[in-house]
Amino acid sequence: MASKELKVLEGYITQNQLKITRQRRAVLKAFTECENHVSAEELYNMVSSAESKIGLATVYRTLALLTESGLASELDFGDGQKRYEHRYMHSHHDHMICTECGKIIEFNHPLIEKFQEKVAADNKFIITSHKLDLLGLCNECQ
Amino acid sequence: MASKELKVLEGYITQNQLKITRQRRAVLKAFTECENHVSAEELYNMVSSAESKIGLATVYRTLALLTESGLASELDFGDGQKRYEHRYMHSHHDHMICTECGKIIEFNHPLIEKFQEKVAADNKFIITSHKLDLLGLCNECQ
DNA sequence: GTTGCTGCAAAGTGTTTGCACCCTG
DNA sequence: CAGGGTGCAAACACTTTGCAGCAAC
Repeated sequence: MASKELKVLEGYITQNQLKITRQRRAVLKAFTECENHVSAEELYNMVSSAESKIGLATVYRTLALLTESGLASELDFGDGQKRYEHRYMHSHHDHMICTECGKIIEFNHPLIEKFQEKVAADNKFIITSHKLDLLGLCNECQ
Repeated sequence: MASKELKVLEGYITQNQLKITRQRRAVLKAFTECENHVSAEELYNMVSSAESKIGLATVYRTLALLTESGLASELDFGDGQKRYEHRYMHSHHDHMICTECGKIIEFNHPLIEKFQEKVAADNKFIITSHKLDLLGLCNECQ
């Protein structure tokens, strides 16, 4: 497992009088090894193979911890469940989501960001975060 | 009430062997009169004053009907509940959402749309819809 | 040995569905 | 008067929380 993530988590944990546990290590390990955009349930299934007695609630609680510590970001693609992606050493990007096969293509376009800033400034609005999802068909599903 | 919306709904209803009911009229009336971005529960409260015996389920079912007939669009701002906005005679736009007071500013920027199309084309992706939400602070909450 | 963490089950939240009765067309 | 619509309550899916025992520091 990438030990840098573990360091980040340990730093956050020790700074907040929290504890490092076997389960938290296991969830973090699975999270760093899995593909992006996992749901809590998917991660729970992955972790279960290593930590068979882990509870789903612990996975939810650890995902909240990862989000607070800056390792994960919550995503909501509008399908009724939250998904999580790697934030540490994974710069900002937006998503194209294929409505046919579910494939997600990440992209980033500096000019789009720039015009977002402009529109916000025109409205005296300060952007703290944004999300742009393009829904449609990927090249394989057309 | 804007009778054009009623015409659209009636057209959809008669084309699909459905029926016009007192409740559906009441929900449509409240929907046309209310501000944009209502949740089902908010609309239910509004309708209840006119149709006190209406059930929340009917509001949900009617909102689905409005969505299918093209009068409403479903929105998801990631707060765990769906919201609905007017689609008929209300062109596409994106949203700036104040995380402090909840205010929503609608905007549209042709160049952002244009670059979205470009990014999609570069990835051989066909956009069917998109959504862009900017989260942050409005001028009154800074 | 404190104090936070875990697993479990129960509670919550927003939405959908099954059903007997009602009403529109 | 047939077939869809309604209200109600129960079911749902996902997530959070209360609690007694457990484990990390």
